[in-house]
Amino acid sequence: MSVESRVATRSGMRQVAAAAGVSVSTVSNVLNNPDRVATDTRRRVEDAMDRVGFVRNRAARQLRGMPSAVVGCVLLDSANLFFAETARGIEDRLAEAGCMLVVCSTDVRAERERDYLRMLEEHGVRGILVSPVSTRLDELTRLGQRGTPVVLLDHPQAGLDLCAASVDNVRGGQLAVEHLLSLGHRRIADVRAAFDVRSLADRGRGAVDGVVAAGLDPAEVLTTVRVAAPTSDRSVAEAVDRVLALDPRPTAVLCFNDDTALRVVRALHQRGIGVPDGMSVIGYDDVRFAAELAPPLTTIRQPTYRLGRAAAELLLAEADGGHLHQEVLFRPELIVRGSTRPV
Amino acid sequence: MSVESRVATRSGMRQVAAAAGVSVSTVSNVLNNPDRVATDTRRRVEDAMDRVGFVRNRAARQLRGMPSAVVGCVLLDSANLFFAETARGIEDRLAEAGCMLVVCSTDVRAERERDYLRMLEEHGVRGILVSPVSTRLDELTRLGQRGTPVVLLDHPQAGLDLCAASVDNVRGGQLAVEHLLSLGHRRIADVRAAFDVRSLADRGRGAVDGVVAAGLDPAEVLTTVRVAAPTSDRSVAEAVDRVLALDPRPTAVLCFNDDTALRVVRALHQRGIGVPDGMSVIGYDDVRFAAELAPPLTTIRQPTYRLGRAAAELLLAEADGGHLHQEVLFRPELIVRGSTRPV
DNA sequence: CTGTTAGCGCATTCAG
DNA sequence: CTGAATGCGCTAACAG
Repeated sequence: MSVESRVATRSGMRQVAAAAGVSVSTVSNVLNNPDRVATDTRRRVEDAMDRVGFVRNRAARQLRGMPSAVVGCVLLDSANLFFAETARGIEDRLAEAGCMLVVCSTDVRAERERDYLRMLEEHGVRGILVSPVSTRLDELTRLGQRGTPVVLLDHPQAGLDLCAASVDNVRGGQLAVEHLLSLGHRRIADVRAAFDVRSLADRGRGAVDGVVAAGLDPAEVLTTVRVAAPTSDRSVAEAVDRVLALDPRPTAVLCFNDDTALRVVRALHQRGIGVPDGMSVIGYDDVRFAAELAPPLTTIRQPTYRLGRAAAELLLAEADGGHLHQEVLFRPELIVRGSTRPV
Repeated sequence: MSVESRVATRSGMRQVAAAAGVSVSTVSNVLNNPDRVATDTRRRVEDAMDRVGFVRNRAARQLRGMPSAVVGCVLLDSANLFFAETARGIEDRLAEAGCMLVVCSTDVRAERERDYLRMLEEHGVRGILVSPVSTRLDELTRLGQRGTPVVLLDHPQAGLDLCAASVDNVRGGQLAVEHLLSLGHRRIADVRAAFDVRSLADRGRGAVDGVVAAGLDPAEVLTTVRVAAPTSDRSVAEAVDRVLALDPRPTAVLCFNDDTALRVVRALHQRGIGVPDGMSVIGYDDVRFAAELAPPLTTIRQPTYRLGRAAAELLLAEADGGHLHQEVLFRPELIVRGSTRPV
């Protein structure tokens, strides 16, 4: 019974037309050009619509050339708060335009990115927002040239082929380092993910810039430590051991996101090193819980929700056609709390 | 120039057929029945495909009756970590089946839910996972009867009309209260959102059950305090004031999620009340940061990712047809940390 | 203001 | 094993 009950009849314009005693094009008109149809005819058709249980078939209308109401976004990980909040911003802006969002997580795997982009294109989505895995963007520009609007998310604009919305990561890295330097730290470990996505590379560059701007030697103050699996306590702890083995030993560690910062703090504690007394730690993102951690986390704030909205705005504009490719760049903000202190 | 470059030609099977010197149905065969076509013909067609830049049109194939590869999920808020992680589980399971997920946040607004469900249905999605706003489920069962598989998410099965995947919220509420009672607390404030979604109501019921099971009077030990905007510090602080004004004053507060628990702790601190010394606080969800908060949060853990995967599994099975409606129920787990202590 | 006609791109009979 | 014809549900001309 559970089976038969699903064979229900989703009726279309034909059934409505029959039930209302008009032709299909009249039905189409009450749907798309309500003013071109007599008031009482329209009433009759509308009645018929919910009498027969009419539900529009978007596939058919899309096949006919109407724009799709779905937009795709391809992110590194939708469960990561940075992306989750950004996606929420995208979703809200799209909803205002009557569109929906399909969310795709790549886990920084190039082939997953490729597969998702391909599927999205096959679906004929209105456009795609991508936080790209690699720095090779030609695949994306080709996608754009084939007719699917693309906007780069959390990635600076490459040339002028694509729209982009991002937060200034170079500046973010610089802010973090400047803060640490101003506190007197001269040996800093830069704990990063093993993969090299553009936003992270930019932060690293910003950190170097910051050191140089202070008249110091990056090679001496900054040491990059890679963590294989940033969401695994074990992997982070292992990276922390590498930090502690450094000679001379760093007095501060700069983490590429708050989640990792938290694990670093935990590993440090387990090794009897307090934060900030034994080591200063700075995060990135200013996640919702950052202020309540023990210690409250010094970090770099990013306007995630606004970023998402802005990105969606760009996409919608581009899909509407005929606008020049633009770049929106937000500024990150240093939030000083309790996990850093003078050396 | 940026405009013209987008008018590109997405070629279809016709162009491929022409380029390969075969008919469209042969192209269709290499796509859908590769074995029914001679090896070299197939090679020729495949060459032609990427020579002309072929991209399959899913709208057309769906119109022909093929199943859609997109699934919808309608949640209260995708930026909430509980839902974000659940959605990630859904997404991953769907990806294994070659499907994608559109994520819709209702913010507990019935009309947003209605609109999203309608759009999803119009798109002819493979199925829909819903964490419903209201307790009136008839709209959903009708949706299912019209042919779109529906599975309830974070909501127990209502009768036998729909599949459901959830965590036992009654049990969760009970666990929380039992813990508090075992610590000697006899006055407990139950701080909840103003809206009444089923999962929250169930937790409240579980809390009452727990009190009764201990042979106490719910009316005396439990007081519900509603917070208008659970994500707003002001609104939570205001609720905390109401808790503190209660006579006799509660010695523990039970929060409907970790995010609110955190704000409660903050508000309490601002009023000079320490946690757990001046007040015990228990959260719900065991969010990623719960263990590192100050104090580490006692809370109820939910298996979000697995929940998502299981829900997707149910949906896929139902969409494949002919199975009985099932319910999957996970067990929540009490995680005792530092925010609660004996009275 | 309403009806008739002709496809959109693809999968699928049925012939050859 | 391959090709020609048909229609999925809808929109957009055009005729009446």
